[in-house]
Order: sequence, then C-alpha cells, then structure tokens
Amino acid sequence: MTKSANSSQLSERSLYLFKALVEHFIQDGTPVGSRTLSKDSSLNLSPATIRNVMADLEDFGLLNSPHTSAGRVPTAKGYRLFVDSLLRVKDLNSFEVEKIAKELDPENDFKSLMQRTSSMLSDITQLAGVVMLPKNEKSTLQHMEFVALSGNRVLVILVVNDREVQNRIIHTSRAYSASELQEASNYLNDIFVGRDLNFVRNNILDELEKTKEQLSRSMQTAMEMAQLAFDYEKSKINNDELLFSGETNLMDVAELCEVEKLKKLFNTFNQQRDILHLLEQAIGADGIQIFIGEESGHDVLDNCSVVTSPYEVDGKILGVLGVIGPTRMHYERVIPIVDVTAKMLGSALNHNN
Amino acid sequence: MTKSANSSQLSERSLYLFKALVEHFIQDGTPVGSRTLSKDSSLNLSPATIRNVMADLEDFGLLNSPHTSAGRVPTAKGYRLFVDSLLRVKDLNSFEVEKIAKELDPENDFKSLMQRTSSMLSDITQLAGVVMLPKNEKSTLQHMEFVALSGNRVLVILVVNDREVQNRIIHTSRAYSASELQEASNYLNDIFVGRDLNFVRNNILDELEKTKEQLSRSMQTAMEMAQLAFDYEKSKINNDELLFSGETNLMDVAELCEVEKLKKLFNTFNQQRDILHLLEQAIGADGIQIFIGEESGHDVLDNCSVVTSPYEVDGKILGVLGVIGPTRMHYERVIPIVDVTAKMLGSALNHNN
DNA sequence: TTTCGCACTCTATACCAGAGAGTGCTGAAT
DNA sequence: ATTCAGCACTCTCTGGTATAGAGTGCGAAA
Repeated sequence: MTKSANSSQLSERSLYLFKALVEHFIQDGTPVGSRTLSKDSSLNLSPATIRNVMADLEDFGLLNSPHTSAGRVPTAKGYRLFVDSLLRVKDLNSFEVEKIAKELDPENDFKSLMQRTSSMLSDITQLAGVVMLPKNEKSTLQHMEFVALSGNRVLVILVVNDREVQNRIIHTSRAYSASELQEASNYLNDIFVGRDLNFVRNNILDELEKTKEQLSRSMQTAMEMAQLAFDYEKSKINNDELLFSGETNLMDVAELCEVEKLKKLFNTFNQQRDILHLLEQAIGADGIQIFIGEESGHDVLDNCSVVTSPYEVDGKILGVLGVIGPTRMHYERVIPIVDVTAKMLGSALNHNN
Repeated sequence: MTKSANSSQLSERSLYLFKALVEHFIQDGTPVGSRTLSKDSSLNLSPATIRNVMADLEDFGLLNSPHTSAGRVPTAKGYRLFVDSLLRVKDLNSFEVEKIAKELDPENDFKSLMQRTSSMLSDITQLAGVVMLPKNEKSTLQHMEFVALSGNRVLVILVVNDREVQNRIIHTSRAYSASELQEASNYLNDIFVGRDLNFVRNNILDELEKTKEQLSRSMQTAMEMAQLAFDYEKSKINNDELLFSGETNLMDVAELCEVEKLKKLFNTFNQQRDILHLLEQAIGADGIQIFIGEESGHDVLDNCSVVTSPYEVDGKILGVLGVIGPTRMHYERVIPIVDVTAKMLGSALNHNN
C-alpha cells in the first residue's frame, strides 16, 4: 500500500518540506496546503512543485489529507519520522530551568515532591502531567512500631525504604499494654529490620511455628501482632501509583474537544490501568521515550502522544514521569522539559535520601 | 417583577401541574409544553387551560421559557419549591441499601473508607460524588515516635485522634542514635500525650526555655527534635481534604456538555476551594441540605445542584459528603442515597473506632 | 525538472422555505 | 367564573440550494 518507510529514499528537499509542514501544522492545527508552504519555506518553489513533493510524501505514508481539498496532515508514521530524525530540540532557557528547580526543592517530603512534579509538568507545558510512583516491590523493612489504641486495636507503623511510612490498624484478641507492645516491637525489629517485606511476610509464620515452645509470653505477643499486621497487608491494594495533573488542559486542545472523546480519555486516566501499562513499557527505556497516537496500543490515545522519561537515583530507576498531550504538541519544548524534570527529580530524591 | 413567592397563593391544581411539569422535565430534559402536560397529568384539562396556569406559575417566578415557542422549564426558585414542598422521596429498596452497606465495610481503614464512599456515591447515582475529610482542628496527640534514618535525618511519626498517622522527615544538626531517640520520645510522650496538637506546637518553645538549665542532655535532644518536627508542620498544607469520584459522569449530562463549561467545572473541582467553602456551609445543617443552581453563589455551578449531608459519630459531626449533579437530577432518589450513606458511614466509622 | 493554467472536488457559510411546536388572546359554551 | 376551541403569531429546526474559498491533480509549456 505505501512504499518503504526508509526516509533515506526521500530527497533532502522533500524532508525539508516535510519538516516545515509538520512544524506548521503543530503551530496552527489546520491542514496545510501547498500554497501556504510555498510561502514560508524559504526555498522558492511554486505551490505546484510542492504539491508534487507532497504527493510523494503521501505515498510514503507520512502525510494524508482529511479530504480532497484540505491540505495535508502528518500521519502517526510522519510524526515518528519527525521526532526521530528531523526534530531539533531547543534547550530550555535558564528561566525555565530555574522554575523547575524551584518546584523540586529536595526539602519536600517524598509524596509532595511527586505531586509538585506532576503539577509543575502540566503547568509548564499546559498539557497533562503524570508521575508514576516507585513500585514497592523491593521494600526493605527499616522499623516497626506498635501503638495501642482504644478498644482491642493496635496501630502498626512500618517504615520502609528509608522514607516511606505505612500504617494500618489491626484488631487483636485482647488489649495489650504499651510496654508489651514496646517489647514486641523491639523483638521484631531485632529479627526483621533490613529484610525484604515479602520475606518478612512469608517467614513470620514459620518463625512462629519453629520457636513456639521456647517463646516467652511477650514473644508470642510479638508474633501475633506481626502476623495480623502482615495479613492485613496482603488484602490491601496499593491504588495510588499514578499522580495526574492538569487533565483539564487537554480540554483546550482542538483535537479532543468532543465531549465523547474527553470522557473516554478521562476515564482512562481514572482507571489508571492502561496508562500504567504504557508507562511500564517506558520504564525499561533509557531516557526519553515517545509514544505517538495509536502506537501506544490504546485507542483512546488516538490523537495523543505521550512523552516519558524514567527518573533514577544512584543509577537505579525508581519510576517514570511524563506528559500527555495531542500528537500535535510542541515536542521541541516538551522533550527537554520532561528530560530535565526527570533528572532534577532524581537529584532531588537523592538529596532527600 | 415577580409576585410573592408564597406558594399558598397557588391553587392545589397549579401546584399539582407544577409538580408534574418538573417531574416531566427531570425525566426528559426538554422544555415541556401545555399539550404534553395535558396528556399525562390525569386531571383532564385542555392545553389552553394549562397554558393559563403556566402563565401564572411563570408570574410567580417558578417557570420560564427559553424562547417564545418552547414550553416551560423550572427556575432555580421552582426547584426550591419542588424539593422543599412537593417532592416525595422514595425509600431505597433493600438491594440498594445492601450495596451501600457492602461498600462501607467497617473493616476498611479510614482513608479507604472515605474513598469507597465517594466512588460508591458516584457509581450509584451516576453523578459526581464528594466526601469531605474531617478537619483536623482539634487534633489530640496520642503518640510520638522518632526513627533514625540515614544521614542526619529523623523520621517523626505522630499518631493523632486515635486513627490518623502523620509522618515527616526532619533534618537534624547531628546524627542521633536509636536509644537517644527512644529516650527523647519517651520523655515527650510523657509530657504531651493527650494534649491538643496546637497546644503542643505552641508550648514546646516555652517548655524548652523554662527548663533549659536543668535539662539533661537527652532532654535537650528531645526538645530539639520536637521543635523541628512541629516547625515543619507549620509549613505543611493539608491539601487532600476532598475526595471526588465520577466527575466524568457529568459529561453525560446534556446541560453540561459544552467543553467550556466542563472545563470550568473540573477546574473548580481541582481547586477544591469553592467546593470546600460550599460544603462548610453544609456542615452546620442537620441532615440533608440542597444547594440549587446559583444559590450556591458559585457561577460555575449554574446548572448544578449539590445534595449534601453531614456524617457523624457519637453525635459529633466529622465531615460532609454529597453528590453533585445537574439541577435536573432525580432528587427523589439522590436524597435518600445521600442520607443513608451518611448514616452508614457514620456507623462504619463508629465500629472502626 | 519546474512551473503555469485549468478543471475538479470538497467544505463552510449564508440564505431561504416549510414544518412543527408552543404560546397568548379572544370569544363562546358551560 | 371556568373552561376550552380556534386562530394568529413567534421561534426553532431541518433540509435544500447557491456561492465562495481552499486545495488538489494533471497535462502542457518553459
């Protein structure tokens, strides 16, 4: 149907015109015709010549026209070529870098750092920002604490990974005194601190069985406590892995201003599932990754592109952040913004660490 | 301009017709004309007669017509009369009550109970649900704990109000050992447990000055610690007081399907400020409160009504929950749903307490 | 190879006419 | 005094048509 996509088969001039066309379309959003292109492309060609070139580009599957008399528009494949080979990203000016740096002050705690990142991304790009929180697969237990509450309830506090605090309430068979709980937590901390959370979960029962006879009363308390605490965790779902911001910015985008489309898009955001899946693909890539339109495999994102970058601390990837906008976005601006943000978030987390 | 709003000046028949008209409009969303009303109003009147009645109702400011030949539509004042005096709410069927009860299982922890409530509300009404979290004005300190992290960092954990856990990281001037921190927290717990958080914050400095000389080394540690911890809190803004769900449901509402309106509405949700203000008005009311259209004082909510109810535990109001939808909503269904949900949330919190 | 000219296609806009829905008023019947 | 049928009137909505504008494709000329 279309000829080979190898852009080397296209002349220098064709590519130049193609680039001009894409840039023009990104600017205006209206299909661009030969006449327009002839005027601003600086190489002096008549509209007719340009039409010939455009016909070629269309054969290559880089352009198409919405209808007979409506100029050309880049296809997904066209955008791909554009961002891969033709795009020259602008460096951010110092003002913008300043702004990002200011927002990502390492003094903030972990969660609010993420939140700031997300809203800063959407604010600066006027698109939707998204930050994926680190998956807590490899969670190392750092501290464990029990606090007696009213009734037969005990508050369990787990400190994990040197920064994250989890807490939960468990119901016990009887009331425990503060000193019992203190003793229990001391005991458990001795055994389990520094171990992986999954390990702890899986071994508590064994440990309990193994040493049942020789356990003092307080050790038994400790074990009962820990078991309840981790049973509880099993049933808990971690449902705030993604942070979105500025979704409403997308309402300004002409391509998406039909309510039906918006609804689908927003629902996708809320379900998180598809977006999560997309970002997980990006976690492997090193550096910026760009998903254009249908490439993402999710038809709700038909007219959308997603620009992502993993962020890392000490060379270890913690998560992914990015921007979601129309395929027709200002890549030359968005790409460096995402890039710089990822790096700065990494270093902010490093300091904070 | 309009005659007195006293509905007693309207005949029985007028009110009956008015009620029929509102119900019809809530069902269809299209302006309803005399002919339609004459057909389904069971009292056998000709369209002409009904037109006379409608003209009266219009004079009273209860109805108006979008244009000359387009039937009538209730005004905000009309809805007010409708919900206050004419509406007969349906009891929920046991199936629905069951569903709500199931969702509000007291076993869930505090935060996820709120989240479930919110999303259940939006799900069951197909409108937007909102839950306001309890304001932590009167926070009583229940337990305080310090955990040493890497670097000169200390994790502070505060347990407040028997259920809520706050945590923050502070940077100290030197590294502290686990036992020092233990000692410090013991000391501070002794003094401050059971006190109001504001009291603690305000008195730490005094306490520090007062007893400076006689303080042992470890007491000084404790004080430094506490001071840093509460300084930090001062700068922290509590920004997750509202939980929304099902905002996208509103996209289906014909009255709101213009992108411009939707954007404003969603931005209002995100800013939370206006909605918070609205809900704070509702916290005083006992039982269901209904804001209709412009009554709320926020023009973004022009075509919206908000149905709210405070929820309470042991007669103490903890917060407010509600549903946001078009003025043209099924009040007779929404009202009991909000009502029952508030009661059930209260009792779930009570058990969980 | 590039360009010009021309016929052709498709969209967007405005305009018009007719149908339909609904109103308000008048005057007659009850 | 109510009720209601009849009628003229207003407004919206729909479909059709004409027209202008944008842009294409192609053949022929430079």
